[in-house]
Order: sequence, then structure tokens, then C-alpha cells
Amino acid sequence: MRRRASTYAATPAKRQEILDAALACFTEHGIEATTIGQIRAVAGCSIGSLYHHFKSKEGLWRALFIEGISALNADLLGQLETCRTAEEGVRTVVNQYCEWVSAHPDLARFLVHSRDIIVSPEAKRELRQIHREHLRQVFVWFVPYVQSGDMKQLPADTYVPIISGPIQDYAGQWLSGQLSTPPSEVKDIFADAAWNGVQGVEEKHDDDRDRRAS
Amino acid sequence: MRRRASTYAATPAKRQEILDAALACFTEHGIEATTIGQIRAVAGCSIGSLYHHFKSKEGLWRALFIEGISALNADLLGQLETCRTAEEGVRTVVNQYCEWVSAHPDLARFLVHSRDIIVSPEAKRELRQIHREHLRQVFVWFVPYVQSGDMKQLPADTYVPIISGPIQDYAGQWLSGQLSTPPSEVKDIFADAAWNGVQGVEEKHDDDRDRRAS
DNA sequence: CTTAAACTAGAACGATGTTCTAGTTTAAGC
DNA sequence: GCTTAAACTAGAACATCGTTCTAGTTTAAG
Repeated sequence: MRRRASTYAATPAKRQEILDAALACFTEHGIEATTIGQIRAVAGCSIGSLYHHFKSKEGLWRALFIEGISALNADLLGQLETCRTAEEGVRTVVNQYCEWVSAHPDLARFLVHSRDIIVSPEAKRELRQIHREHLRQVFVWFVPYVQSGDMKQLPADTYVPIISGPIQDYAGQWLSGQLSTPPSEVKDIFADAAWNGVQGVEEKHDDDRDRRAS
Repeated sequence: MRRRASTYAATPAKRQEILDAALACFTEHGIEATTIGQIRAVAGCSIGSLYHHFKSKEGLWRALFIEGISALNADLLGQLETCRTAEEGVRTVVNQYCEWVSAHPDLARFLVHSRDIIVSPEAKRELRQIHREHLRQVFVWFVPYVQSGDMKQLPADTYVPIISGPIQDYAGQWLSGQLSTPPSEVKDIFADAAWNGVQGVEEKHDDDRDRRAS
């Protein structure tokens, strides 16, 4: 007897329930302090079921991480495609991060605090691959503006830290409860700083015109 | 019979041996993957001895963290004191971080990757307190330059991300082996960006009246 | 030399991640 | 509708690791 699809109707829902339970536990107790037993209890499933869907605790963590980072990355690329100037693109990188973090604080906190946790070598490779691919797509968008001189020419690996470093640093502190002012209220400051750090050499005298592309 | 000092001659050395062993294990296997057993083996001591010196695995982690962060902070404050201009101060913050990371890569990697690990509530409070105190001292140094207009006036919580965010982001990537160019080779770029992001409105010779009211 | 505290040792314990075996549910093919 | 094989669930059993506990040793002050 042949069996084709692995299609159990209620399965994806249960899988998602476990992921949601995991995120809730991570948010409440912290990532490291959360146990399989807690997730199992919240999700209302057995150990066997949990290990059937995710091969290990790290597998569960990895699935949640990829789900989150993919959503964040896809959202940025979507917004970038609507931009028409270098400045708009740079500001979008900063603003989109602010908006996304505000809209999904639990998931964002999980992503930020996950950066240096667990991670077997093969998982590290996989996540790094995803990150590189995302960076590549973002770079492709910006390359023309560097070539045209709208953006400064810098070592390739320095653009991301200059543009995203400050807002990520700020958002990370805010997400961990150390700051009271949400990123949305200071995003213009960081967008200014980001653009200021990568814009091409200014052409004086006629700069009133295109200063703020809106 | 009274006993005064808790002075066993060889004790501090043994304690340090354990700390060194821990750092070596963290570097080799990663922080989370390192077990008490591994540290015990490398340090050549018993479980009892280890738990006598450090109340728990987290206590050991905490001691190593405080040792490292204190050295880093003290080094910065020392260098800051020799600076005589705002720009010198800002560039020193960036350059000192580059130099320190290059000089103590294992300890730096441990500090960077430790940001979101373990940490009981009371330990979190303690570390946050140390961090706040350090920030306060750094702020005290910079305040006069903000008041004099040499530095831009910004929300207090945004200076650190703007100045240190990019280089910390870059250094973190380099420390985890994702970049080949060491921070020392790009530190001027980040020092430029940092100063560019916080310097006061420039007073250019005589031709340029600034359009941005501060 | 005596004594009390600092220190060391390692067995025993408890909690947690994972594996394993057994059983149940689902849906395709006859 | 029955059969069958895979998807899925269940929870006991296992292994590992952090921690505790009890017993013993070393150090140095009096």
C-alpha cells in the first residue's frame, strides 16, 4: 500500500500550538530557563508528540527562530522594493526594524536574545546561511546607489553595523526593559544617524531640494 | 580562638586557575555547552573545591564576567581622562574598544556572547547596576561637551547606541568568526561615523549658516 | 600542639533533555 | 467497510549535568 502525502488535517495546527507555547514560555521564564515540560504543559501535548514534531529542544528553538527571522526579513525586503532613493532605503531599514519590533515584541525579544544561545554547528551553519542570503538581497538593492555616488563607498562589511547597529542596540535595550522610550519615538534620530553615516559626499548649494525625499 | 583573615596563601591562585579554566572551556566549547565537569578537569580540582569558591555555575560565570567587564570599563575610563576634546573622547571610545577586543579576544567573546545567558534576577540586577554606574561615569565626562555645543543634544539613551552600536556590532561579528578584517583595520571608519553622528552643528568658516536649529 | 575555619573530595540526589517501546489515529486503496 | 502503513501520541526508562551533603584534610593563629 502506498502512502503519499503526510497530510494529517490537524497536524499543522498542533505544531503551531507548540511553537506558540514555546514563545510564551520563553517570554515568561526566559529562553534558557524554559523546560520541555513547561512547553509541553502549555501546549497540552505529550513529550512524545513534542519530540515527534521537533527532533530536539534545539530543533524547536530553531523552527521558532527561522519562522521569526524569515518574517522580519521578508517584511523588510517588501518595504525596500517600494523605495526609490538611497535615503528612503536607508531610512526604511531603520524604520521597518522599529515598527516590526514594536508590533511583535515577544518574537523580537526572542530573536535578539537568541543570538548566542545553544546552536549546534550544523544549526549555526544553517542560520548563518539564511542571514547571508538576506544580506545579499539587501546589498543588491543598495549597490546601484553606491555606484552612483548617492552613498559613500565603504568596506562592504561596515554598512550593516553603521546603518543597523545603533537601532538594534537601542531596541535590544528597550526589549529587555532597560529603556522606557519605545523605538518608535526615537526612530528618526537613528534614521538620521544612519543616513548621515552612509550618504555620499554632499553637493553644497543645491541641497535644499532633495534633502528630505518624502 | 579567634581567626581573622581568610588568608590561605595558595587560595587566590587556585581560584584564578578555575576562572582561567572556565574561560578556556567557554572559548573551546561555547558557554552553554561547557559543563562543570569539563572546567573541573581542566582546572584540576574537585567538584567540592569548585563549589566552595563559587557558589554555583552562575556564580563562576558571574565572577568571570565581572572581572572582564571591570577591566574593560576601567581601561576606557583611564583613556578618557587623557582626552581634551569631545572628538578625541568619542574616537577614544571606539578605538579603545577595538584595541581591547583585539588584545583580549577570548574574554571579549565571552563578554559579548554572555549578554543574554542564564542570569538569575539578582545577578541581572547586579550586572545592570555595574553597567549603569559605568555609563554614569562616561556620561559625566561627556556632559560638558554637550552643554558647550561641541556635541549634539540628543535623548540621553541614544548616545551609546550611536557611538558604540556600530563598532560593537562589527566586533561581535568578527569575534564569532564571520568577518576576516579585524576591527583595528576599520576602526577609523567607525570612529568617523560615531563622531559624525554626535558632533555639534558645524561652524564652517564663514559661509555656511546652519539650517538645522538645535 | 591545639583548634577553628578554610579548603578538598567525591558519593548521592534531583531535575531535565532525550530515547524507546507500545499503542492510537488517520486516510488511501481494495 | 475493511485493511494497512504511516503519522501521531503517550509516558516510562535512561543518561547527563548541576547541586547538595557528609566526611576528611590543610592552614595558620594562639
